Amino acid sequence: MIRRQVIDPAFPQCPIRNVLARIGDRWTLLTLLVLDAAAQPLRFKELCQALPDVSQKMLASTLKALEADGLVQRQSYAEIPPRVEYVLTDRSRTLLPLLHPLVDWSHRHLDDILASRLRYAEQQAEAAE
Amino acid sequence: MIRRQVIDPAFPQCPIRNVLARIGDRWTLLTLLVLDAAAQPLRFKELCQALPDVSQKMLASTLKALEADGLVQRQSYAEIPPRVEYVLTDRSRTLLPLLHPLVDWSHRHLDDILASRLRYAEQQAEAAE
DNA sequence: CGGGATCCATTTAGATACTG
DNA sequence: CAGTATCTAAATGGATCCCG
Repeated sequence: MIRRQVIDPAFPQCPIRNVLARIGDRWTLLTLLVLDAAAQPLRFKELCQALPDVSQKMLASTLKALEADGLVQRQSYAEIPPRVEYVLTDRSRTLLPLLHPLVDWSHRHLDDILASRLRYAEQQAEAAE
Repeated sequence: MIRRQVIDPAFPQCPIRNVLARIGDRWTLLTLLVLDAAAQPLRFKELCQALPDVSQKMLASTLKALEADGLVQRQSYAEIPPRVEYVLTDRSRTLLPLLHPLVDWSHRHLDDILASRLRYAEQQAEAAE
């Protein structure tokens, strides 16, 4: 028995598709965690440095998506040189406590999962002979 | 201050990249939830039907990735016609309780998030004039 | 400094047809 | 039934240059 309203992809406003798909993308979750760990507003450049291999383009589009969803707030100051800071919102602060257990789970199970992947790859290689 | 070991993408075995990136893809989480909701082994075809718009190709590769990570177990029976069933594992059963709050959160905040997106899009349209 | 615009390489997804 | 193979379309990611 499936809880269709919650997980049915045919349900026009399937929450999983609309919400989790976004935090599941490559940089969104990482960005939220960096802001959370910093516990203070961060500038574009600081975020860029905290995520060593994000490109400016991807960080910019990630931040725009987060801002559109009301998960970060963008504060721009009319200064020279310009300064823009990003902060978590009340909405994202209700989300982060749910994300931490997931991060911890990943951390705890990483070694086992990597071992499983290796074993699986070996089995596939054997079967191919 | 950033908990580097946990979230640093430069950390060679960054758990977020290795684990969460995978469950964050388009079908993985949905597949796990369907198996969880079913509470019984499901055949390939049943999964295909539970996820109305997944293609065979995507379901097959999703299941292979889940199997490689030890998050589902594949049981194939030597029958004619062939029968293959997929079940959750002990490992994924420790993960699912962490996923449910996330699904609930998405469900509760979906309307607000969609409204935020709309407002954001309108503001962008205005600014473009 | 904080991006936007553009171009290009790579990856990913889907449709269709086919097989053990 | 449970997939694989192949081809194509589309989305994603990165590099570079430019601007307020």
